[in-house]
Amino acid sequence: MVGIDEVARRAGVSTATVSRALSGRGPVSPVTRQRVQTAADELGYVVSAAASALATGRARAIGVIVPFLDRWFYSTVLAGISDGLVRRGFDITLYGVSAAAEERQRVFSDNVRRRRVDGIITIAPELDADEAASLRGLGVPIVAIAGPNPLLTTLTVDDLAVGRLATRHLLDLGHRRIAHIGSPEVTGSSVPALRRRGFAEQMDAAGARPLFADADFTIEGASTAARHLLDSTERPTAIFAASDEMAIGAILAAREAGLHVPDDISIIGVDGNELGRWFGLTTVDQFARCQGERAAEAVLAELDGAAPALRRGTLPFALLERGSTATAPG
Amino acid sequence: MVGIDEVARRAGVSTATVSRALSGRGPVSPVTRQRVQTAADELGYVVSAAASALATGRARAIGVIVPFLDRWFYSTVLAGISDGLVRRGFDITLYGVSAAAEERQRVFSDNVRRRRVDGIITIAPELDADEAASLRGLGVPIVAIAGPNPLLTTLTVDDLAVGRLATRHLLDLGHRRIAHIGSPEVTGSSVPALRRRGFAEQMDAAGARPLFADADFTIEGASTAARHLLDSTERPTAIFAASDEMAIGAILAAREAGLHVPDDISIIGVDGNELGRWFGLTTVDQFARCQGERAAEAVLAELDGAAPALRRGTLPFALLERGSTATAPG
DNA sequence: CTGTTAGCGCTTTCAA
DNA sequence: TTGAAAGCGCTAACAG
Repeated sequence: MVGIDEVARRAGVSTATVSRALSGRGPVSPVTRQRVQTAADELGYVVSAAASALATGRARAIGVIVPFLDRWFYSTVLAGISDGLVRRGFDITLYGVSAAAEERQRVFSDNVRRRRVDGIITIAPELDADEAASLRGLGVPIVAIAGPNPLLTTLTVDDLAVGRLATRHLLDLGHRRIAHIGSPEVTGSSVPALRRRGFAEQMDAAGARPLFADADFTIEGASTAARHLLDSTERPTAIFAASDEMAIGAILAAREAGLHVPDDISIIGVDGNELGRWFGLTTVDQFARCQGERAAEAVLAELDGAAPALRRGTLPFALLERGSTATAPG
Repeated sequence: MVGIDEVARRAGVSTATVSRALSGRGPVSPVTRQRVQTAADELGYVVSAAASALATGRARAIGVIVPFLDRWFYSTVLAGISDGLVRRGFDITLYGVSAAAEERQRVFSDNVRRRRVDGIITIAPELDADEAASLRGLGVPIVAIAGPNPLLTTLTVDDLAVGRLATRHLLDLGHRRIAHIGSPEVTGSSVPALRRRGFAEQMDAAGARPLFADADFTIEGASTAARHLLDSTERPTAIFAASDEMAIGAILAAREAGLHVPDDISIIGVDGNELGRWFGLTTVDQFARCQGERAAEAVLAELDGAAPALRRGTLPFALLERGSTATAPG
């Protein structure tokens, strides 16, 4: 591996000058800079991350903490983060923490603390107090996304408003008998609870009686839940599922029951999951990929000296009509 | 941030001893080790990745190159890699290279070359010759998975055999009129081409005439392709799709056409995509997550001094029957 | 078994 | 604008 002194020798300057020329920090005459650049290119020189990090105290890397790498939402956000960081020449150090408690513990007490990163983005891994404290103790910018985390400042979607928006859409189409498939959780500020409350509030405001069915955020779970709803004597004319996967489960259940979507029943989800496209699913898109990009921008901004407050913010969402909702029958 | 000398002072030993005690390398008396450990714990000391890397030449990190973070196969393999590496205390440095040519170029010419990693795992990002050479020039172990890459030694599934297995399964069920939905590519050693050839070979061997429909590996594309097949006068009694997503597309098309799966038509896919579960899809599972774990083991083994040959290997696959295939009708 | 002492490869004052 | 030199925080010989 070619080092900085080799470049210096070839360019006929000192290593200090090479460093200045290549990093862009400090004064270097244009002609010298050019000579150095040429020498570096010819030699294929690239600075050693370790040496540079040790000398400057900055690693040019951001740590990303993700609970489930193989779930749509997380991997999509991660893709956005990656885009946002690569653009600025930062590397990503990935910390998967789905694992067992002890492994998880190790990630927070060791891996994350090796000072390998200049900042951290964490995607809703339900950190406990110790873990959050451990992160804050790092003394680097931290941005949390997805799910208002009381322990950290957060970039988050207003899921109460999301729930209301989806519900209003159905109400506006004339539906009155609307069911929500989601979490049983009524209180608290978890994402599912907020979406549920948004639904309940909007229904109340419209003077309509809300129906509820609980499911576990999987296609299958929602499918079962939907089947019950469809079999009931008081069959809803519309379903608002708290995730696209669940909405798809509902669509599958409806089809199996011989119902036509959206003529017989309207179904709306939340997420903007690609999968919904193939089912013509109307949804409240939360632009997961953008969330990642925003998070990346936020950490980098703070590294550049922006006020920490900047990392607190709300993320956009929007109704995406694809045909699984229509005017209420009858 | 507390440093090694602070720990040394507190434990009443030299920094060298602290280093030895904490890293486990070199002789240290049990009692001293304990004292050091205690001091480190009390102080919350963790070695600096940069300093350690600079001094040892090892970063305790593996670079992972992934083309699409938000596609099922890649994110699932990544999850497996993460599991495999975390267990051994290695960090992952993630390089997403889906981006435009110039960004991609930068990843290979700069990011990857900062010597931040001790080894590299690359997931089938169709590297060109320059990129592969750039990786090899790093002088660290490289393991490629998914798709036989002629430029690198590879851990790969025998997709020819996969194609044969899926086809044989259908033939064994008595089907003769079987269609393959997949790539138009007949020659070459890409994954789709191999699966197709496996199908063709097996059909030939059985003296059955193969039918083909091309699709782009999306649900929608396959759905369209399947519709054509189902409308044709020579409707197949079984479909072998080259991916689970396409198989799902075929299932959806069949349902829309009023056909019952598997009574009217059998459908089999390849991948082991979770999604298939909800459709009762029979498939050839390629255990994506295990592929990641295997790759992780392979790089680490080579770091531990195992022969590079070890990284060449074949990955398992197996028929997973879930009900979308049945005896041929009639 | 432990301490002393050079570095690892770069960056950054400080002087020139 | 440039160079010399002192570290950044840790590890690994080498002595003891």
